[in-house]
Amino acid sequence: MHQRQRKILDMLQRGKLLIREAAVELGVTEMTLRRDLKLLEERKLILCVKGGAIPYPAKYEPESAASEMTDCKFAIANALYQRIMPAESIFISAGSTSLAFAKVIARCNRLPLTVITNSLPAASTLFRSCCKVILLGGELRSNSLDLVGPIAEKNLEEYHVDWLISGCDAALSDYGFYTSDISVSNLEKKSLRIASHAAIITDSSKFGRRALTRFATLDDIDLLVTDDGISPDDANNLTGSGLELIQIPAGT
Amino acid sequence: MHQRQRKILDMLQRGKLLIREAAVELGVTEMTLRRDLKLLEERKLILCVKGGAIPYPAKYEPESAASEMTDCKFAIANALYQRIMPAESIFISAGSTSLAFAKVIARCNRLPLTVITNSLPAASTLFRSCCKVILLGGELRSNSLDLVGPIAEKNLEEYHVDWLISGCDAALSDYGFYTSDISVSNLEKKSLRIASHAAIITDSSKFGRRALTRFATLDDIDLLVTDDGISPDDANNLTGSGLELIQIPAGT
DNA sequence: GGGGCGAATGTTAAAAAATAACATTTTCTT
DNA sequence: AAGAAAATGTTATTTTTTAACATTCGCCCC
Repeated sequence: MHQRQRKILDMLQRGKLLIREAAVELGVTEMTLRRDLKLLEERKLILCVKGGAIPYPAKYEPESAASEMTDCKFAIANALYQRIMPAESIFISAGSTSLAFAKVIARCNRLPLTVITNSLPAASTLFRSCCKVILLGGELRSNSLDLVGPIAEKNLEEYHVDWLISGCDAALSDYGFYTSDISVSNLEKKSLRIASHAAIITDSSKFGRRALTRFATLDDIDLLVTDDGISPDDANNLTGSGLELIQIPAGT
Repeated sequence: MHQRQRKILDMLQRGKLLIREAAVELGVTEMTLRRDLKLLEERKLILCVKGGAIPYPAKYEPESAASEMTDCKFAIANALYQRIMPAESIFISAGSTSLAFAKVIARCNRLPLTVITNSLPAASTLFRSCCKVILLGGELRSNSLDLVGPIAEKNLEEYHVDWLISGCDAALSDYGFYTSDISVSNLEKKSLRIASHAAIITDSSKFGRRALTRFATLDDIDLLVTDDGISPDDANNLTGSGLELIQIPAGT
């Protein structure tokens, strides 16, 4: 890496950098500095703001998460939030749907819940809120930013929660809920055991599909929140097995 | 809050917003939108970048950290990095000095170390790097963004590291190293036990002072990296007790 | 109901910043 | 040392931002 670019990063460590000032300090043209900044931005080392640059904000969200935050997901998360308010402690699993739920909690920021999670995005969403946040330990997976593995599972045993909140990758209305990741599945299974109640929030597109492993049967789940895109048959199957079904009208 | 501003925040959930596009979508002038964005930026809800805005990047650093990232700290961290390269696994404790060290590791990004830490800032600095990151579990303290407490300490027992890297709040050259936080101290003591070697990095201003609790004696520490601002007496005391002392010239 | 006040929004012109295209210098290779 | 390639500088153009002022809208009070 270039000597000058290294210096730019150094200057940024202590805050923001103004192009006009930094150009003279570095003894180069603004144009040259801009070119450096552009390169550094492409490498996600800095973020260009108007007139200058700041250190790249450590995003605690997988690349995919932002694009998956549809209005529908928030509507579903909101509906669950209404139901779950009286809870004192909840476990929020990793995944974009449960992250939406964490964001709803943070935005409302009304009740001092205790939130246990293995998701860094969720923890970072909530750490400024009035909730107490407990993070499971373990190996940090860099693409999903969650903590899984034996340590995470073992830590889970230390806790009991009123609610487990989870998403899923696939669901069959007569069989249960799937995830495509075996480590996640193991953790989900364990978390079901420490929770008094379990809720799954998912959009209806997940129904009628399978994924790698089933982590919960219908009996395991107390509450399912989804949109109104599932078939009447599916809805019957679900309610028939005793779980409560909440369907959000798609237009909400 | 204004209806429109709320909508702006919603639009941002899914990524960035372009002023030109969003203005038509919201049915207002660019000027009006700009004024909204300015207000939202003042409230640290968004960050304006050229031509648009992004969600406010959640800072995974205590407020104080940025201002404490002096050149001196980086020089010290760099010196330690040179020494520690052959290590395979290291524990990085919480604190602004060890965060500087994490940043050095991330910036160089050369060796695939295994890094265990109880510091979210450190974890977030390193998760994109070639290092494997392991996070201790426990309660997340919202001001320092670190994990402490019995769970964190218990997790620590699962690991062994080649190096412990820590800062300190105060130091006496004939007695040892202090921190002003009892939870941190407990964790530090435990981490000393799982490490083959221990290094402390600190600027010289910490010398000659005490803080709440001593977490390490001179014997516990193998390597001390600091600047050249400590007295000859202090230097003698330190080297006399068998630890290796590295002093960085202040001008570096 | 209308006058008037203040907030919100819109309009326009000027300033600042970013971009693009091209010129010049430096660096490296052979 | 020549030539090519990379880096930097220069200039002109476009885009974005700001500032200043005009207009509209909503609201309160008489």
